[in-house]
Amino acid sequence: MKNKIKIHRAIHNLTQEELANKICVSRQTINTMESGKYIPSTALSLKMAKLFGVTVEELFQLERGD
Amino acid sequence: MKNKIKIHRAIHNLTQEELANKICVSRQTINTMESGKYIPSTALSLKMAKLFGVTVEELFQLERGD
DNA sequence: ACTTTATGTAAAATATACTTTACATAATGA
DNA sequence: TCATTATGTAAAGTATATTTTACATAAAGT
Repeated sequence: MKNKIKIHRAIHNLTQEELANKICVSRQTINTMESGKYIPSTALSLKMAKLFGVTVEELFQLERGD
Repeated sequence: MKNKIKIHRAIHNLTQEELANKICVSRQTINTMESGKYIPSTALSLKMAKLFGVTVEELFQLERGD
């Protein structure tokens, strides 16, 4: 799974902590998600996509292997 | 989280087991997901949405509270 | 009546998401 | 130079997703 969280966070000019607060998770969840260390729940990806005004598909992309 | 898995599964005329095989999870994962007992990973929802030819947003909807 | 197919459900085990706490670093401004 | 802000990272703990196995039921066909 690749993701564009960092990009959309930059577009919206949010720190990791601000984004974390907006979707009610810890900063580390954002940090580790951003660096692709785990795959978030559908609830989280829906919340982020909604916040950024994009689809989940725009924010997260499957790679061969997952 | 509400979902429309059962509906799209019906549209594509797949049993729970067939769907499970197609996205490489157990039948119980489909069954419990369908009945809303837990929120799947983003990888799973992306795979299902792709298979059904819809967006994750069409397949899963946030409710107040999650 | 019997078998098969699809589904619901449940309990125990395992894998993984997510939290909390903490420390390190680089950049910025007082 | 000191304090602050944003980020990276890591370890331990908790919550939850997912698997495996198993049993029950209803529907459909023989």
